[in-house]
Amino acid sequence: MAGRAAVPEVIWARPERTGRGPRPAFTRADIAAAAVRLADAGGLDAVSMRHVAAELGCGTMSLYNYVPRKEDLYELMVDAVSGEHDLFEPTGDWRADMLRNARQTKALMHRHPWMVRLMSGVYGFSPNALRYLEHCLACLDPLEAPYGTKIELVAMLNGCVTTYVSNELSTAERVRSLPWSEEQENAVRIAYLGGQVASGAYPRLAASFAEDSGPIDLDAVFERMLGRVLDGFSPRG
Amino acid sequence: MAGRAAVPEVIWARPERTGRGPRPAFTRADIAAAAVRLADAGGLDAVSMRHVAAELGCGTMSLYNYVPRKEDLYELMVDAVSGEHDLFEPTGDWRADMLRNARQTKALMHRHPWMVRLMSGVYGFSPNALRYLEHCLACLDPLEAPYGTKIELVAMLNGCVTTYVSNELSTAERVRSLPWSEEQENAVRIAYLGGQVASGAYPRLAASFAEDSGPIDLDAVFERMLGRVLDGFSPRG
DNA sequence: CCTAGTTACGTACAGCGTACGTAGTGCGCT
DNA sequence: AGCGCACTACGTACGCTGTACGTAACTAGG
Repeated sequence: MAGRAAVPEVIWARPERTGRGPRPAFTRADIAAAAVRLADAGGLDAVSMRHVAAELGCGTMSLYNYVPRKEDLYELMVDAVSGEHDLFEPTGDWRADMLRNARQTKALMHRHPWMVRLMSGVYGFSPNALRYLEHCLACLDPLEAPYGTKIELVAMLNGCVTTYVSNELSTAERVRSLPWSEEQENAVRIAYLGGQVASGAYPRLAASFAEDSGPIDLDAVFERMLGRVLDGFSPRG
Repeated sequence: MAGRAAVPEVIWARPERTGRGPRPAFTRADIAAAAVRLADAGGLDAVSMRHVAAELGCGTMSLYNYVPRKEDLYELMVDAVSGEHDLFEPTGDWRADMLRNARQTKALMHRHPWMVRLMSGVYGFSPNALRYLEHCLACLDPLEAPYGTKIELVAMLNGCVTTYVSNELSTAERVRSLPWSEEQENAVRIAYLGGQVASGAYPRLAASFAEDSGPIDLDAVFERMLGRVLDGFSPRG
């Protein structure tokens, strides 16, 4: 009766099983996996309590026994894919190791494009996130710096990767739910942008368009960015 | 009759006024201002088509004459606050100027905390965003580098500022709509985190907690971050 | 054994974005 | 001048959302 208290809690602090009552039909991992499956297939908007419940084959409201709020479902999802990180053995070369981590994160976000929308809004203290953070700190053992600085490094690198992928995917993820194609969308935007630039109101922007730099190599842009971030933390850099 | 085509378009490409028919009762600026007012007062979730219409004093569906999709309303909002940037005269010291721009952006996002949620998802080619970009490029005139690099700089700096503020505000903006206080929320999260760290599963994380570095000076963290980003673009840096 | 705490889930409500139909208005063209 | 069309305005309605609440079945601890 009175067990339905609306009390502040982190889902990770609430035990998955308390012992009383019937055996739960699912684990948190089941639920997270179902939600991730839906998001991968149909974007984040396809993840509704009803859809996840249907995917699991249970009533909608039964989900609330496992996940008190929708936001907690998001936390489960983020934790689940955070577990996809390969926590390799540090090599002793912290720069190379962190590059590897960053590339992995990028690949992970390409696999799960909805992640970028969840990263800004979820806390990042889920078990797998903590494991990943600990792994990064292990990679940074060779770097002589206080832990505070190392955590700043990890945060900045992750942030940059997220922002980068977010820009990369901003059309792709959005376009999924629109009734027209990405080509159309881009064509319209480029036409508009070209018109603006041609208006003469933005001379430097126009110059940058005119600058002949060949086709943009996104991978190179990404790698340059990583290098710059790491440079900022290298001794005598 | 047939004028309600669902055609891909950027709202900025659609003229605000076509000449035919009755005078529109509002300008885009009116609508953006109303939405911004609501978001400032009640968070982004308070911005619904119905609420904005009520704030303007018109019927809900009338809004759709001005704003074909909700997403376009978001674009109007982002453009409106982008116009709050002070496009000062460049001083010739590109580093100082970009620092000033970044600090301004941070202040702007503190004034409108909902912006961080919109920044990842909106395109950023609105008139005021273009003006701001052009201004940044003007500040970067003294830097000898191709425009491609300068744009990478602006993107990275903006991205880092956004990420930083996002982390800073992740609780604050969220907590607004929860039925308990931020103190409670934080207490619960810290208790949980402390427990995890104390479990011994994360030795380096535990060490970083134990590290005595005095109270965290967020402003200093922010400034360090800016410095590192700019260092990555400084000649012989 | 009993009972308190859980699981399961149907119903219901308030709110959302928005498709569509209709009525009224005034510019542009003939 | 006046016809017609593009536009504004907006009520109604639909399908969807998160989730509060009530009820019935179940099981482990006292």
